[in-house]
Amino acid sequence: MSQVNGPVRPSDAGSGESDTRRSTQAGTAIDKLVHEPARLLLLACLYVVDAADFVFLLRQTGLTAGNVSSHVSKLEEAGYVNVEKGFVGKRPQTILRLTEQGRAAVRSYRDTMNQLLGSLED
Amino acid sequence: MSQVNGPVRPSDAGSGESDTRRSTQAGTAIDKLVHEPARLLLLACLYVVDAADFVFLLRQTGLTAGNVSSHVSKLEEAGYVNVEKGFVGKRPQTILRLTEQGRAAVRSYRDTMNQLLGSLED
DNA sequence: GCAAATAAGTTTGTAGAACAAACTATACCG
DNA sequence: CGGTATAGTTTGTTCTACAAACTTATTTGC
Repeated sequence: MSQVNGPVRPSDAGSGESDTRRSTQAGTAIDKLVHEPARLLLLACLYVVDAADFVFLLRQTGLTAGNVSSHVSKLEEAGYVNVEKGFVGKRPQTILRLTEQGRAAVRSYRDTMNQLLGSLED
Repeated sequence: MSQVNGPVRPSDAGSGESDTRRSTQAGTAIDKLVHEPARLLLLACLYVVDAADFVFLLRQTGLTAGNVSSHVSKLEEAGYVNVEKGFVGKRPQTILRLTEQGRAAVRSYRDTMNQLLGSLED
């Protein structure tokens, strides 16, 4: 467990390592946690509604329950979403909310991508 | 080798399959081949310069030679780039070029992402 | 002129994940 | 009760990105 899971850092042109040349990335780093399509969908939903239950996300994203569940877990572990488990009547209900950290990550991701995509004029 | 590698298709609300609910995605589909950060970098480079040799891409992206090589292979298999191997003096040189299909894929990806990200106002 | 470094790649091994399918647990329905 | 629906979680498999090791050829050093 030596590599934590923040955004992928660019390699600054510093001293040599591995292969003939240097490893990973450029520019301003893409957060893989946000980048993943399924998660991006979930995060985008949460970003605009700011609070949603499990079933809502299921419907909105069209993902399977299993996938929503595991992706939400990852986002929770990363501190990007807050999970609140309760009941509505007799049925369980899980409410998801973006943390401030999560919102920041999404904003940052959006900006990074906009920059990258901005360079691609027709 | 049963699953070809075009863009990930959204599940149209059609008849049931797997899990309690339905599987993958929403909206207009994200092409994973383009989406992958390393490849996105390569494609973005090629998109703007329209022709580049292996070493140039290496330098521009900061990726390792191994990664450039394998990613380029995938892009070639997908028909997104055209690979031309030759020599400059005595040294080998590989020239990469986006195919029209590749350019279209990048444009499409850009549009999809812009749409997705567009919904995320501060 | 032969070793060692450098250049331009490719191939291989492995660790990490995304996804689907199977499962748990409870509630309602007849 | 037996079956189906709801709300999730856990498990298993397959895929794949990345780094490291390997080619093959070419300069450069001595």
